[in-house]
Amino acid sequence: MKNATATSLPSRDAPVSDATLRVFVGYHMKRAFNVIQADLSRTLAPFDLRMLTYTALVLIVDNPGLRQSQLAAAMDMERPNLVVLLDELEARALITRDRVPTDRRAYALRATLAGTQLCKQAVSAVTSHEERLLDGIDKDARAALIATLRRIETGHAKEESA
Amino acid sequence: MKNATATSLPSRDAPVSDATLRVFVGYHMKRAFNVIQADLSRTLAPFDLRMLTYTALVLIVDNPGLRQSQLAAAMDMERPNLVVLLDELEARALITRDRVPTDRRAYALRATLAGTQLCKQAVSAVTSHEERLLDGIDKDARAALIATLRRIETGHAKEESA
DNA sequence: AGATTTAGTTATATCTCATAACTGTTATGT
DNA sequence: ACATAACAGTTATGAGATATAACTAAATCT
Repeated sequence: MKNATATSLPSRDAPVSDATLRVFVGYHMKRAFNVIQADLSRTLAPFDLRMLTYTALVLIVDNPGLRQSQLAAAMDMERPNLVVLLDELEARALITRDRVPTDRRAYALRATLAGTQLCKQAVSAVTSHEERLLDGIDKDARAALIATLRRIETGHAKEESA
Repeated sequence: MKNATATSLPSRDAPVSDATLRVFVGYHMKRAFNVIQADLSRTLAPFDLRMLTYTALVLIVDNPGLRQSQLAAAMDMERPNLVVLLDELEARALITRDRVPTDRRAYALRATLAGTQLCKQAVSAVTSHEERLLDGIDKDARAALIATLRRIETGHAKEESA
């Protein structure tokens, strides 16, 4: 920990020191993610999608017929919170909730044609936006970044990578 | 984009494919950050701190006398949202809001002794928890991770690093 | 058949984060 | 100097994300 001045009165534009927090990987991740998330929001806005509706849509397109519980688990969120999300996508006719004949409690989620098309456009927009955002970070650095993030995600950091 | 089965009916436990999203660095960051953030919350709970109150407290300890606007800018949040945060810290007597004599509009934020002590304990707890979470990720990988995150944060991926 | 579990839903509460509008104070500009 | 603008902090408000409890209906288990 350090302080900015001996008098304890940083002038109005003295840079605020975050040296203590810079020690943490989590702090860097939060800050970097903020940038990515802001960019993502801007990118998705024209499609009237947010990060979560986008994620749900992509997963439904890629996994036709999956059920809400599966999607909630995949998105790491509680089932109740998914309901409103899907209500929104369904109301916009981007997905359908079809009853599963073999289990009448469940719904099989499927993207409509419009949903599939919007998804394709959104994915393409997000791809090019991220490409632009990461321009200058070479393939090796990206691969290393993803590999490390994945080890953190999987709880994992403990074992050596594959 | 891929689908799980030809019949479009993934069985209840078929793994949900997120292959399309795995292409994105942002997706990996969100997932990894969720893990870190969950760990952080658990770590801070005994101190009755959340990520934001913790961050604010550390910054105040490290930058005694800074003003709310500066802190809001440093934390990348809007001034109104900071008010409640500081109300909480002040109510718990962890910080004080002292009027700045030279500018009676502003408050100089300072940590109390209790605040400084709590901060020290919390930082130490977070340090060891993150250390445990990242156990197995060697120094080089960590340095590379932080360097890349920083380049993303600074908008800066375009230039070569120092 | 009766009890338990599961899928989805409703209701509710908290936290995060953004904007607009207000008070009081300082800085500007003519 | 005085009117106007800019600024610090606050209040009020709303959207979005996330968690829990409790409910309905359907499947499963004994």
